[in-house]
Amino acid sequence: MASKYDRIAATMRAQIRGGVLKPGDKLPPETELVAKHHVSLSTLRRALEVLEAEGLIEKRHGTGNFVRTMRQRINRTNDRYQWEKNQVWAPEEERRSEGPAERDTGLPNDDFMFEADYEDIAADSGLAKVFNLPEGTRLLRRVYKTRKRTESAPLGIGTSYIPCDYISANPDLLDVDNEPWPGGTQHQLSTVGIELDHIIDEVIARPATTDEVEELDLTPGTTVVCLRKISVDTQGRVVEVNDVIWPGDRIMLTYRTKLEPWKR
Amino acid sequence: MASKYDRIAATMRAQIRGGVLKPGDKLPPETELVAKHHVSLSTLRRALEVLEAEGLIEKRHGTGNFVRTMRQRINRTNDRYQWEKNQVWAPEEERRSEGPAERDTGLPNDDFMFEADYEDIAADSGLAKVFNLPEGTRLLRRVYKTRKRTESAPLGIGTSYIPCDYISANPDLLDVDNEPWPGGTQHQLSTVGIELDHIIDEVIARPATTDEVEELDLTPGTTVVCLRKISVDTQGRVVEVNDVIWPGDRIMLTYRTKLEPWKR
DNA sequence: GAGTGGTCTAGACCACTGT
DNA sequence: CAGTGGTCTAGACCACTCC
Repeated sequence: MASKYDRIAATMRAQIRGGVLKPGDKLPPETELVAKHHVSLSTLRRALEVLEAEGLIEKRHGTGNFVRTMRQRINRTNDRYQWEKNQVWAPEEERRSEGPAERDTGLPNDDFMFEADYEDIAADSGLAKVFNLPEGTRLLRRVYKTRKRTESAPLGIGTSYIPCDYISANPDLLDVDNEPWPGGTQHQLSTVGIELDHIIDEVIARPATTDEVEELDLTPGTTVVCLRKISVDTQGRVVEVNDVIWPGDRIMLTYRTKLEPWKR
Repeated sequence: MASKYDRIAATMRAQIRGGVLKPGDKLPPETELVAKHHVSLSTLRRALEVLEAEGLIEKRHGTGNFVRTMRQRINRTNDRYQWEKNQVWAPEEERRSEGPAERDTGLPNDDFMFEADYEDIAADSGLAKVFNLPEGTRLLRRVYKTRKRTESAPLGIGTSYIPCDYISANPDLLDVDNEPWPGGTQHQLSTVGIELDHIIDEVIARPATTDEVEELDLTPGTTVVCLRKISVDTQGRVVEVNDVIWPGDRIMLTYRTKLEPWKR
């Protein structure tokens, strides 16, 4: 803990936190820092790796090392769930006015695009358990990618599962060409008579897999936030499971829990 | 991306995911892996760093490298908020039966200890804004550390802020010696006539700071989950702000959002 | 003390980014 | 092409763990 690279990292960390180095600033070339700190290149680079892992600097191959500017976090609120439910009986034009990107992520629609992909799959043991249905049950899987118009990599990847039996009464729901469906998933479910009673969100953070590093254009070793949204209808059935993944530094989740008044 | 260390990491990653190497297994010594893959020690160690960042292996100085066994995540549910509110008017003995560690984290009390520390501080600009009170307002700050009895490092660190003015009517609340207070924060607030209307949780994930690495005994570069719990009373005042920090791999947050029935 | 991982060096050569 | 970061090597020596 009193290693050379630790001391160098501490020095530079203090400079960044103290404002000597400001967000966006370019650090001196590594060769220069080597001379300044009287260490070998590898040792210096080790120090920079520490700072990178802490999210304080960003390395750009061929360009330089930079003090990181904090990226704006998208705020996703559970208020949307009730709002979306209310929208179900709103006129179609009103439903259309909401962008599609937010359908399952609950993100604001400004500047967002999304892509969808439908597939028919068999429930594995994990999904079967969540739905409380037999393994092998046919599920409609929809993969969404939300993307800011100004960015190349998607902001988030969502995967929605719905048991085919629950929605087969309306063949339109099985057809990807009907995307984007105005009004979101709750409206889609309403066309087959399904009303949601409550939604359960399970949130975890974990290191990104190599696939996710690829798809979301992350630095290896960074973490993602995973949300599993479980929709339960008024009959107590789990009617949809939606797994969403975001880069950990791009998202904030907000949950409002209303409390019942005291009964004394 | 086709570097030697990437290929080695990919090979070993496949072995772990494929079950050739099982959780808890000791990897061959680094010198042995060097011979097997015909690379230098530094290159091999680079590959291991990648796997460590992905959470797949764990390095133990002087002992060896091991396939990581997934630690059980603690599940924290927002159901607790209503439950805690109901407890306020329960008899004291019933309130006492709940352990103190869960008071603000919402964690189960089995095998948990906690430590508290009280201090009187002035609100900085950030806190002043959340409370909607002037900068410099006196706040009671309470720092909690929850710790599993079987572990040395704390599981989580909580910091609670309450404006002193709101609770000065009951001097007991300002006294650390009254900890643990049976029934949790909502009961404490009830002694000065404060009833909560709703609670807002803001959840983010970010790399641990050096302080947090120290306090929570983390590997540098890992991430923490930060929860800001904002309690709003029936008068619309923010009466408590509680920041809690957990190691990212130890926690799952669960939120139940109840939906109102359709009114057609 | 044997075994194992952690730090550090000096230097070669490759790869990316911009002018 | 100049500037800058990324990969890789061979080898010395230190630090931790456990018997």
